[in-house]
Amino acid sequence: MGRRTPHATLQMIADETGVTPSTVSRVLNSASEASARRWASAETINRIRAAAASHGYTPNPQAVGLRTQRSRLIGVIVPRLQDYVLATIYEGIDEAATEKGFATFVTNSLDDPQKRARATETLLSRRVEGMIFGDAQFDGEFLQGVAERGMKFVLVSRRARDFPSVTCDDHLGGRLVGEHLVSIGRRDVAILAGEPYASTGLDRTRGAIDALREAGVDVPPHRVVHGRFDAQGGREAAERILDSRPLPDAIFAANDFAAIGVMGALRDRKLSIPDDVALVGYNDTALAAELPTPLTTVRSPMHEIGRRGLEMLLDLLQGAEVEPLRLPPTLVVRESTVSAEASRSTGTDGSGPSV
Amino acid sequence: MGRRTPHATLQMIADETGVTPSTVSRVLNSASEASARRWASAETINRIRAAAASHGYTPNPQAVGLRTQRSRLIGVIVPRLQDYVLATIYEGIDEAATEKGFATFVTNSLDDPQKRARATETLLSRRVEGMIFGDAQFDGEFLQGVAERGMKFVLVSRRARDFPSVTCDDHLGGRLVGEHLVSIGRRDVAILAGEPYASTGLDRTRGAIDALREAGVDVPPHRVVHGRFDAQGGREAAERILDSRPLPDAIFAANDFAAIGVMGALRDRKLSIPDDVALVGYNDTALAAELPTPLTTVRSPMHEIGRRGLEMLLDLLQGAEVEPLRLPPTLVVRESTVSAEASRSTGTDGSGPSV
DNA sequence: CTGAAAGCGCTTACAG
DNA sequence: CTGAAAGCGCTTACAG
Repeated sequence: MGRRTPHATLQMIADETGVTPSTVSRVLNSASEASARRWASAETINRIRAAAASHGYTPNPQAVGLRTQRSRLIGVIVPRLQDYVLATIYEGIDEAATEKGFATFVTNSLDDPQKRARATETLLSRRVEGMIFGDAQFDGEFLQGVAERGMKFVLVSRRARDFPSVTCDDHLGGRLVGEHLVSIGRRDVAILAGEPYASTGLDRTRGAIDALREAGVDVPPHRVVHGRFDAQGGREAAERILDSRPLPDAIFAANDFAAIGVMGALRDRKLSIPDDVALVGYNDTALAAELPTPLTTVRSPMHEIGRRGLEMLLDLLQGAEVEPLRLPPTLVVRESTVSAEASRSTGTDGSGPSV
Repeated sequence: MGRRTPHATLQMIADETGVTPSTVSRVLNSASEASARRWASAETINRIRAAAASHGYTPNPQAVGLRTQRSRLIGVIVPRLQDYVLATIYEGIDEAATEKGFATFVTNSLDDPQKRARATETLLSRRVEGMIFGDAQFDGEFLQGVAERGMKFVLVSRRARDFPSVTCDDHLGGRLVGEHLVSIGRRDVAILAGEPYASTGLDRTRGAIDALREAGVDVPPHRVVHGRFDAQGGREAAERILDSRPLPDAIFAANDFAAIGVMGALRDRKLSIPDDVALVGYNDTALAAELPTPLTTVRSPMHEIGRRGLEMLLDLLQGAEVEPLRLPPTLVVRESTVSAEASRSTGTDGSGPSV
């Protein structure tokens, strides 16, 4: 069996300093010098700290957890970590968790109900204090069950019912896209709306439709197609759109990777971007600006969503009441909707953010 | 404070069944019916199991860990989870870990020595039994220190010194690219080699150079440029290459995302792929096949690298001797090196794998 | 102010 | 075969 790295214990520090473990614990757990002085003389405090430091003492989290009934562990479930958006959100979660002294476990659910349920059980059995779901289904049925079991959780990326959540204001993001497309004269917009159970795509779609309608542009139901938020899903959905006539003059793919798939489908059909079809994505992924045709997209604060999600969960664990949080997106105009020449003449640089 | 989800304890099951916790523990920890019979009568066993099931009993891992001195926790450090390649490798690690009853913690190091050191300490303080590094620097100095402290670890993706590792056979992958470029008549190849401290890019570059040299094609030093393995890094590196004359007739970007950046740089200069410049990536990322110009690339078994890495670590923890493992890559030819017309005439479908 | 003691939830040598 | 007891490493009410 793997020999353990020798970790110092409170007892060792106590023996070395000639005090009891109680005192060592109290001193080491004191936030300030002042509060430490309630437990020991200045000199003892120094000796204890020196001994702890020399051993690289660090309290055993299993022992602390067992004693205090707090694991300082958070469980995170995402559809898939391979997805840049969710990976970024998770980075935010983990960063904030580490700062607050928590550790996280992440797993994929692949949006599969069975896997989601199993993953949740595994996390509960690990005694997480709370959970963060990035894979909420819009109906919220599964989550209802989790709530009824008394487990606290926060949703990120996708919202559902009135459960605590931190999302991008996707409806607003959709509006920004609709307004932009109208402003560049597009009148026939097709939308790749993502999976029908994810609020992200649904809200973005609704926002775009609302903005377009207000400008007198109607989006008939057959212009809205569902599919996965990845390149392959985007290509397939685009092909369905492009197989029918007339062709739209703009496509809003509610996800950057789906938009890349659309690019492929357009190229196959020798359609040019943006002259034949303007293309807009969502999320302002690192790739968007670097694509052969730089992609107009909506920047969503992914990292921030993760951070805030973790913070909201900690508030919840402390018994606070929390409100769903919608963080504002910004439109980033690039050459997939406004050609380089046109953008030069209008003063847009084609890469910076602009509302 | 967040009220805990009530978890059943051994004591509760014992009370309910009229036996001692010792017996419950022994029965529940028996692998088979037969071995359970050593501790209790068939009827008692059934009663114990029924009680445990009805409470959804699951042993408290902190208590088990404290008692057995085994946390069943593994620490994983990657350069960045946002990177599709590392995210996929991590998915493999976590999948295998879950199967074996282990849980994992992941963190980013961003290839920053300070962050890496800090993350390692945090993981050690969480009492992980072993670690997996996906961010090894080629010199292996940091890792040497970790090894000297008695912590067992395995490297994935990148190798360093003779430390246990699971990687793609990157030298072979590079060779496949070199041979392919020669076979389609390219004689002036530029290479985006990635960061100079990562074995991945170094080995791929060396492999390509070796294959090209054997075919009589020399790659002078100025044709090898270093940079980050992402779209922006690829674009910047490509610009350095394309600013000098003569232009190369092929570019091997040792990473798919870097290759996407190269595509952008080529388009800016109105250079066509593959006619002016053939382009090859590495990893066969989900995007590669769906790009406007489908990308010729080398498929590496990312998920498998993760799985095998975890398995190797468990072997190590059991005291086994292990050998570094190199998993074989395959070349996938697409239109970025062989145009659709050409591939039609040669029978290549432009998307399936082929050596 | 500080020490001795209890106890978190387990597993497992030790008795009987 | 099975129970009682010890003990993993902590924290913290309880005494003094």
